[in-house]
Amino acid sequence: MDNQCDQCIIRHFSSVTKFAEKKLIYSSYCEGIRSLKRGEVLFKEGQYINGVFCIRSGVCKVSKMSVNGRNQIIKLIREGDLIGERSLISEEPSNLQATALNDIEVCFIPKEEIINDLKNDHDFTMNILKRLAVSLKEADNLVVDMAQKTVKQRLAETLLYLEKNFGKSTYDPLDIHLSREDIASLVGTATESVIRWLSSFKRMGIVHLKGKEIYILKPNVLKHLAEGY
Amino acid sequence: MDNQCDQCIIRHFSSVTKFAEKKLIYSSYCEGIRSLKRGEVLFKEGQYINGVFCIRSGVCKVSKMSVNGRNQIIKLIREGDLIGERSLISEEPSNLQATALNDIEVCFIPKEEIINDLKNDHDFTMNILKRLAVSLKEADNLVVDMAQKTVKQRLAETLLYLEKNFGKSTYDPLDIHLSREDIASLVGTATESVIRWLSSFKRMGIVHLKGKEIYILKPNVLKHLAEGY
DNA sequence: CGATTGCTTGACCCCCATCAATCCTCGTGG
DNA sequence: CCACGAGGATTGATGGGGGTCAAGCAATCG
Repeated sequence: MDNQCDQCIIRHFSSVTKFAEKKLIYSSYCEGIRSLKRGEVLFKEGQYINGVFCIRSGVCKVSKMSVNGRNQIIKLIREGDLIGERSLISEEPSNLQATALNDIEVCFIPKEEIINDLKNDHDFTMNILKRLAVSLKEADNLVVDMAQKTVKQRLAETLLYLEKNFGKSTYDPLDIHLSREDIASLVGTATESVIRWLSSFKRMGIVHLKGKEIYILKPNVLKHLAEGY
Repeated sequence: MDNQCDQCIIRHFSSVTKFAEKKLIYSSYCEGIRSLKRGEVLFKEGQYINGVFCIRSGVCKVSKMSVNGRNQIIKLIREGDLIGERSLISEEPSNLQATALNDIEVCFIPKEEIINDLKNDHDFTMNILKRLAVSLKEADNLVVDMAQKTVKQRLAETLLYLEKNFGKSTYDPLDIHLSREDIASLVGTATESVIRWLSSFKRMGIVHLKGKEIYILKPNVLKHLAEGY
């Protein structure tokens, strides 16, 4: 088990580097690997996780239910990303749900280990601190976008985001299998609206649609749309 | 100057306790006090702050411009709250603007002091960590609300939030002088919409309006509205 | 090859942003 | 003390964005 874990993460990560190298790859640390298939739930809102998950492969959506019963995807996470630190730090049950978008593999790192390292390993603590700071900035940006931008703008932005982070290359389709409903949950709108704007974008020659696949043909025009034109 | 600073914070704070007691009240730390009048800007988006501000008295709005030119208030902060930690930690210019709502007084704590303490004082670091974790949770909640709730729901929620955090007592008017426009920026809508819903709430006997003053008469009904009825 | 699930399109209507006009309030100066 | 001006609050009218319901279509799977 630890053998597998040794390889965990090691490769991907950009930001994770120090953390991953120093911690995840040695250790007692990782308590085995869990595999989930598309659609399976890693953990739910309100659940105590008692640890942190680290995505080894695949992509996860992190979402939250609103009172009206609709799901809002807060962010997507992938190989090398952590999930669960926030709740662990403020010692609360999770405020979010994590669901596999692909088949994924995750490591679990039990709470005690993390707590222990927060106490003793300053670099580790600073790394976590920086992660939270970045997440917070992103969340603030999202708040503004949700409150102020139109669905058209947000969809354009979302497509660019997806292409940048999950596209294979500029003129290739998006790499993760997102349903229209998932995209709607990212944008914060109804699936029909997503579909309508997508076909509008298609008519304008900005994207090409082939089944679920979305090919972005003119990212610069999308960027323009995202800014409100 | 330091004498004044010694009293800084000490009294209010709930969450701040440890941090405030241990740090702010001794020190070299606080580099003097700055006073701002209503409407004055503490710092702007994109500005390097090189430190952290601690609100000594008064209330500040923390906002961000969207591409369409409208302002979105992300949160309100008050005596005992810190602002600027996030940017400092990720070593970026501020992503937010802070503006005085009342006349306020703030302490400034220079970057080097903070960095130094992040290195050497574990309790301090953990305190900051927890603050960020809480802020992140709140921001996530806000994202969902903005994306999914109607203006009516969000206004109801905002009023409850204001009453809870800034009202003197249950049947008193809100304690801070917020313009309709400020409320609109909190809710993420146009000022006219705020006004219309407020007078609707008034017609329903939920609030009482007297000039700018807003008296909340039926918080429980508001709660109900916030959940979508 | 049914059946279930997801995608697409049309129709409808309400919420809300926007523009414009008026009213209110408060501070300032005559 | 009053008049006046400016900024904020309010109300009305209007149009478009986008949520919702419903029906038809494509695709996927046991």
